[in-house]
Amino acid sequence: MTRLQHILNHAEQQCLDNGSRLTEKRKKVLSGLLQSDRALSAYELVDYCNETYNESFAAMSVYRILEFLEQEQLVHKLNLANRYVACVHITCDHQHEVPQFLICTSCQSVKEFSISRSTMGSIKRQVERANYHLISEQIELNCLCDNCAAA
Amino acid sequence: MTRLQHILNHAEQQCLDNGSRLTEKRKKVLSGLLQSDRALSAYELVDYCNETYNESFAAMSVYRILEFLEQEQLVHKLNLANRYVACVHITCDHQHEVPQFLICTSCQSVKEFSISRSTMGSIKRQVERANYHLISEQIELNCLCDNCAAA
DNA sequence: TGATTTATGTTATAACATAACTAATTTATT
DNA sequence: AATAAATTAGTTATGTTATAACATAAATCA
Repeated sequence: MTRLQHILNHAEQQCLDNGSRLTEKRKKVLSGLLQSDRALSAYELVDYCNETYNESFAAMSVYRILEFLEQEQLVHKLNLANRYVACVHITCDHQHEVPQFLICTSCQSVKEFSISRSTMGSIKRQVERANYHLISEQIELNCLCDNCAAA
Repeated sequence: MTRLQHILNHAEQQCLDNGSRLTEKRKKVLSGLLQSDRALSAYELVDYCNETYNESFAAMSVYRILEFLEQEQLVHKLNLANRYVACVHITCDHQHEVPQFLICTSCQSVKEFSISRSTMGSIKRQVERANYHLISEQIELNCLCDNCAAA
């Protein structure tokens, strides 16, 4: 069984456990993200699906599917880039932490990483001190990757 | 002299010092942001200018003007919200630090604040450890303000 | 003054996103 | 199995954000 098949099966089971369904269309969109090394826009996924599966995906459907996949924590949306990525912890069974993202503004590569608990705690405290309350620990940072920085 | 006039004069002088010009149009866009208690989109600024000054601002012009104001560090762009705000340090003469923003996702209010140097340093180190390099320390955090959290 | 740079106008279009309604499919119930 | 209910997907229209490309006007400088 391919790595991709393994992940899809895992994701499907997880959806079933949550009382939801990973339909064929949803699998195809998720596959697109899983096979990409960079974040994709909804419209890039439309094109990917249409070309790869020789089907006609409506943009609207892809938006809905991405919304579903996000709810299931199978993908993440990067607001900074208006793009989506598959969650790197997609096959972990434990509840994973809120991810942070490093986005290379030159080559668009995206790395999912984690700010340490203690740093995240400091941020939270400083936010509270300003009388605001974090509603998401997802943080997206504008970066250059090693390669692009070298060039 | 009103507070607004004072800020505009200061900003104008600062532009002159930098060899650039704060034209009438640019002043009007900046005024819009200065007089707003929340972040505005480019198109909201178009409407604001057209209504307030009974002129016809093209969206394209406003985008260009916002780009200019950003270069002069008179305003900041919030990528997370696709909105713009006037810099709260606009009349400070010292070089101010890169700002971070708390964005209330309920009432859209925006607070410019600063993550402590040490916390920012931690973040930077963790990013470097992932072989990425921060190109901007501007961080935007999804929050609820005290008021909205209470409601 | 004439040349050059800078700023603005104008039009077109790309890119991202949501609303509202319809049709098809799947699931549950009898 | 037949039907009702719920879910998923299709479709069209439209809203929102942003940029490209080229023309014109205004300010600055030589």
